[in-house]
Amino acid sequence: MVLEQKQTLVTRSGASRVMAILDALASADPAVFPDGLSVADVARMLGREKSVVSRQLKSLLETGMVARRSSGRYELSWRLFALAVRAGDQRLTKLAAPLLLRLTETVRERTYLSVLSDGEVLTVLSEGSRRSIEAANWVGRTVPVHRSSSGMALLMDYEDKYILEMVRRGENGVSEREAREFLAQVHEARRRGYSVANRIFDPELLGIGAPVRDFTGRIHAAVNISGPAFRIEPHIQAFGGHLLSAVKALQASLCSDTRPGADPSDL
Amino acid sequence: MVLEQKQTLVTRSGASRVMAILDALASADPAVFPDGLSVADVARMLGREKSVVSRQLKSLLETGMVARRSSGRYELSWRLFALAVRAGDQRLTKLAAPLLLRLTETVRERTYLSVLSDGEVLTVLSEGSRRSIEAANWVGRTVPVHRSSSGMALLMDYEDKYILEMVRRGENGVSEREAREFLAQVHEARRRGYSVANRIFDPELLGIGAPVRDFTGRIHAAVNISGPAFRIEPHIQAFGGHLLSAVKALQASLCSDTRPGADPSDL
DNA sequence: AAGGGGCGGTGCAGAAAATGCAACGTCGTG
DNA sequence: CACGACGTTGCATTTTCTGCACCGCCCCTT
Repeated sequence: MVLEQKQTLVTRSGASRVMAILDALASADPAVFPDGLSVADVARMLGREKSVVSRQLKSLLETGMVARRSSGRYELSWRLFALAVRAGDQRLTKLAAPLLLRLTETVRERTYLSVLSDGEVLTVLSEGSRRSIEAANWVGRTVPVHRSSSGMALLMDYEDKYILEMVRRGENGVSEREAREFLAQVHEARRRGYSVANRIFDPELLGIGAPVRDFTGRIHAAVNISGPAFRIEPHIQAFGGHLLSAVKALQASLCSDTRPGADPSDL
Repeated sequence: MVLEQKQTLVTRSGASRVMAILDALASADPAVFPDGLSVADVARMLGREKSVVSRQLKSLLETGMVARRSSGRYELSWRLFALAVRAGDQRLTKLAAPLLLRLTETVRERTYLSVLSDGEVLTVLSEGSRRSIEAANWVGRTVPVHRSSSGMALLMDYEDKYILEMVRRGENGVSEREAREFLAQVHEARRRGYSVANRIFDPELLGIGAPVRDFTGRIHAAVNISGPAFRIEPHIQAFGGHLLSAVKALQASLCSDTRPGADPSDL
């Protein structure tokens, strides 16, 4: 797909030479090259001398950016993966903060970013609505999974059996009816894309949550809106929409290109 | 063979220069550098000329690997994350995730998937037990080979000589006694099929690990269970059994899934 | 306002890479 | 066994990078 005129711009800087090779390794369809790329493969893709590619790959190998399979072919190494994971955690809260702020401005209710921790929902970030009546700031606190919209969002990808077990285990006072109700809510959330906890945590509170996926596609966190039920109830759909676009923006800024079919030649 | 030894701290090849900068950006403590790193920060970390770092960062900026915040400071950018999605063995992580989940469900301790990377054990995936006391999530981090059950599992197929060499190279503080003890543990692991690291990484931790082999029989990764020694110790055999069947299932799915390019379009 | 210090960035000559060609050993395959 | 493809290396040339000095900028202090 991308094999065309690379040599025009590619030879500028050292970093972009490195990137060209990494890009080639990354963009190789694993179905076509299930075992990595050979020196010659990369050389053909980039239209360069195989000797050059050989030496560059050797260099990249020493730095740990690429790995060599037993077949002698090259692939992107785990080290790159580790790099991204480490940096990804930092990025989440950093990038989420302004988005929470914007979301709060839109819906005028308190918004939260939370993660799953020890089987409970841990709030890591929150932005207040500056209205006199609003949900409380729960940063640093945990909430049982089954009592919040974030919990529903965080569990969206798990299997039903697992969700039920998790809910039951979370707190000893969970009735079977409650658990099944929660599960039904999760199912609805999957359909809609966002979860709704209407007077579940508190008879006066209504929460709307959506999952945030990291670059691996796993649900890493959840964003939710929470506030007085009487005020939010009429706007559930609208708020859900806002929430979804906020999360989408967050994911985009976390990693703008995770679609495997996407052509990374947008530079 | 590499004829020359690394004589200086300063890096030799262009690729490792790039990697050094990315490493610096990734490993910066977000508490200390909440807004990315400045040119001078990176230059100090790497002990290099700021002019060099400035030019390299500019180059990396053009490739999209790093981004510049409004403050002028640098941070890792989407390009790296886009690369990281394709790094490592995507098939492995994807297929392992549900299996880790199931295993965790069974043993109620944190489970890990790790690979050998640069002579260290890199945790690639982890699933928490949702108990209040459990081992920590180490995804993206590395652990010395000789201090974990995964390390034992990953090295199971190597020859003794090589294992010892690897252990000694891993960390300079490895005593001869420790190394031989590790080797003995690996031998036991071969016999049993799974490895046990009882209070080795940490005086309170116990890990049980098993190797994951691809269809050629080569060890590609390791799955391990880790948690408080007092809780796991009575169930080592049972957990080992569960671990082995989980790994067996994972290996089966690795072989049967013929669609390596299956796309993670779940974003 | 002036000075000091840290910052990011640039010009330049010398130093140190990468480059491309040719050649070599090594695999499989026909 | 010859053939072609592959990965790798030696070498002269070219290109790039390096380190130093220096500049303009901003912020803080005096």
